[in-house]
Amino acid sequence: MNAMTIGKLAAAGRVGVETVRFYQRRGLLVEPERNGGLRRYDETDVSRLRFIRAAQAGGFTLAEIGELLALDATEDRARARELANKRIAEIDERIAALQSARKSLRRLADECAEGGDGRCPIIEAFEPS
Amino acid sequence: MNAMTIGKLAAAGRVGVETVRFYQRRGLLVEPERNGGLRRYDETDVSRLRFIRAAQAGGFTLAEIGELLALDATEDRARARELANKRIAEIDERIAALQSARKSLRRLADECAEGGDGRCPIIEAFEPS
DNA sequence: ATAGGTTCCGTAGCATAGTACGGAGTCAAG
DNA sequence: CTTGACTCCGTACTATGCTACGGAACCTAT
Repeated sequence: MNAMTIGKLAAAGRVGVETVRFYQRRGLLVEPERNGGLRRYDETDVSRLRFIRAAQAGGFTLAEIGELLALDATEDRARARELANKRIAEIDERIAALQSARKSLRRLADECAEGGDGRCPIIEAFEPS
Repeated sequence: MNAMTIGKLAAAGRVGVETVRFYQRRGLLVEPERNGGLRRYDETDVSRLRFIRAAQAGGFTLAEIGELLALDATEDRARARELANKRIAEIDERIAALQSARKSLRRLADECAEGGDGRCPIIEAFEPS
């Protein structure tokens, strides 16, 4: 069942083969034993790869993800909590910033409504209202 | 009133002088007339600079911001609306992704609660629940 | 009028996160 | 047992958004 080659692993994680190799170089994915030249991957590799992508979506950098993966093998619960809470705070900030920008864009789209004439006040739409 | 030098402009926009120069090279900020060697900036430059930072916070790339600034001078309302609506959709996606990651992190912090023993299931915390 | 802080300018370098290349080796199906 | 797809590896290149450098010119306060 150690059946996947790098191409299948990449497909399972919806990334390119080169990306997998890049993650290996970065130490985020372990290079497994090889079966006569080619490496074979299994489900745990898929999990790690998916984790990397999910964590990225949460705004973690690859360096932070590396720390999380290292942490996953240890018992340093305090550090894990710390990273999690810090990132939650950052995510909340980021969401707030996005919502503010969304409001500006909504304003822009409205003031620039269909049928109107003349220019849309793009710059003004982003000014602190 | 055309009183600011580049350093004041940068300070007013909370960016570095080099960043202002970079934006000028990118065509995002116009290089104003100069008063014997040094350029002088005014409030409209501050507005533009602040706009750039606000738009960046909303996820626009500098290239897109360049288009917005160009658009601000034209009357192409349709294009402006299109850009705004497209980015609103992208912002909504991004917010959803961040909220999903936030949930995973919340789960991680909880399962990794104070006082517990052993490792925290970091990778598992990000698996689609 | 001179010292110091700014500004000017081109060019170079950095961090992040990949993406591409090219030749050699390997594997799987027909 | 050959052919075509896939893998391996190192190295180089890309895009984005800055950030730094260094010498010359400039401006302002004393």
